[in-house]
Amino acid sequence: MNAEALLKSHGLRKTAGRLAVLALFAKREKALSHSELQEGVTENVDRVTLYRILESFEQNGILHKVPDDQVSVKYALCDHDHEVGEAHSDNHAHFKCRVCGDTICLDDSEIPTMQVPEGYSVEGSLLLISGLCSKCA
Amino acid sequence: MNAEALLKSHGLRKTAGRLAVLALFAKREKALSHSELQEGVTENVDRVTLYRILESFEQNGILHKVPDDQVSVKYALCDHDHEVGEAHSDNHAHFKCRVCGDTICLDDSEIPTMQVPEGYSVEGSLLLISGLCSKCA
DNA sequence: TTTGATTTTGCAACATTGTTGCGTTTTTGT
DNA sequence: ACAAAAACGCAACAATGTTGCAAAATCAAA
Repeated sequence: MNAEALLKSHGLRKTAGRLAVLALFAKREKALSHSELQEGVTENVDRVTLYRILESFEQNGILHKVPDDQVSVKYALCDHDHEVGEAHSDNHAHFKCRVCGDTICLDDSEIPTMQVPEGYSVEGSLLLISGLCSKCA
Repeated sequence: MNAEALLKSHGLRKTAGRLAVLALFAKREKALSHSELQEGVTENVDRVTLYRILESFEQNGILHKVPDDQVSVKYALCDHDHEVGEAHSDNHAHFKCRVCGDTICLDDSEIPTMQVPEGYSVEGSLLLISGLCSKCA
């Protein structure tokens, strides 16, 4: 589906900014950050407008958010059953409650190995489950 | 291990700020954000100092980062094999290369179901694999 | 216990990212 | 071409994160 038809099918008006964003995604086959889009887009799109374009695309299922590891993080105490100096693994999942926002470690849960494309190698992984905790259920 | 011994065992000096941070983690059994720590800590700790305390704790394996879903995100085109209006699922993992920073969708990979504590319910999940892509290997 | 090297802190200044309100412009269907 | 609705651009602001540097606190050794 071309860009114009895509917009029309979602009842979104055809504007220079939106077309430029879609064109950039068509050219680069990967996830792009807001700043990458801001720089890469040919049109001069206002920063706020770009946020709103992305928002509208996301609401219409044209784009989806991809988590980044440079995240606005929380911190948790490491499990200190091991000796000092021993290799420390944080290869476990975390759970965040949608309502209260509390985040806990699922210490017993090894993150399962995932299949990656040929030539790729895995160094770490990050798994966040979201839902309701027992307090907020 | 108590807070003082913990600091000593990592060659970190005992300061009011560090003890206050450890005390807060001991009290609240969950992951805490920078702002939650800033507010919760009894001592008056400078904002920048708190960043540095967390940094030193992380480097020494005392704390680990926990991803948050309110992340500084990237965007990727949704897979549009489905019809418009059809339910759209983004329940797949993503891969981010440590070197070039490129992030791609692992479209074929369903995120496996994880065990959560009694009384908890799962609504969504987010899995980011990091490593080297074929270009940077 | 005083001293001196080193670590840690606090402050100021700045960069980036994301949000809101509002008046203006553009798009679209009629 | 017109009017309603949608989208835009700008200004202002808030939150988050970073850097440099001088002052203060810590720790170990004399």
